[in-house]
Amino acid sequence: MFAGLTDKARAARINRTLATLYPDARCLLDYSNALELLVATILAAQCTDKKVNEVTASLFRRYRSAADFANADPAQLEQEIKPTGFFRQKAKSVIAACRALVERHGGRVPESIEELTALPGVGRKTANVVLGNVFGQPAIIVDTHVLRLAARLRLSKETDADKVEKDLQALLPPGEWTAFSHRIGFHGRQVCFARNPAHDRCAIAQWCPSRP
DNA sequence: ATCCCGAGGG
DNA sequence: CCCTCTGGAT
Repeated sequence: MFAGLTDKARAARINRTLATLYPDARCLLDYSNALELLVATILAAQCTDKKVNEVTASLFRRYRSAADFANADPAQLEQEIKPTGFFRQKAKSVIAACRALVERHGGRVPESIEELTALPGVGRKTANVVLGNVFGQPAIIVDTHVLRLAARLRLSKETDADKVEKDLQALLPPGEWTAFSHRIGFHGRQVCFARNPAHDRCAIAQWCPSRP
């Protein structure tokens, strides 16, 4: 309870306000199909979406199918994705995940959270990005921004991303999950910075226990 | 020094 | 729970 509201009512007001503030909130990774978004999201770990897009612009011209990535030369793929950081791990994950796509799913990207997270290098965050953005399934995407803002807004007391995901699911209707995630992401990047949050120009400060 | 649309291993 | 993997931006 904060500001005389239940957490659910407060979450609803926060969501509504952010929806007005960021009517165009969406995934900012460039992609044209599920496979491209899956790969882009693997590359997005601890990296800005802008940097990922710079890399994938040429990458997706060279690799067009799961089989293409599955058969990639690891050393070459490492060089191609180097600017995104963690390039050895990510190259390994992309190749292993795509190999699993070819072997288990006929080269297609599966549409369930269980099958997605069973892919090497694919956790709940990556799986939810794909489910929410290309398969139209309700998905709370707990990235660094959602994790940080959920804590500051006290929409969850948990620090574990999976538990925060559950808490947020309980506070919002499924139809809002994906859009809410993007709105929080936008607000995290533009106002509620990791280091010095701009409380003075924050549209949801009245519902935020962390404001000065 | 800290952060960026994380995941896996110990 | 912790740690590592990576490098560029701020």
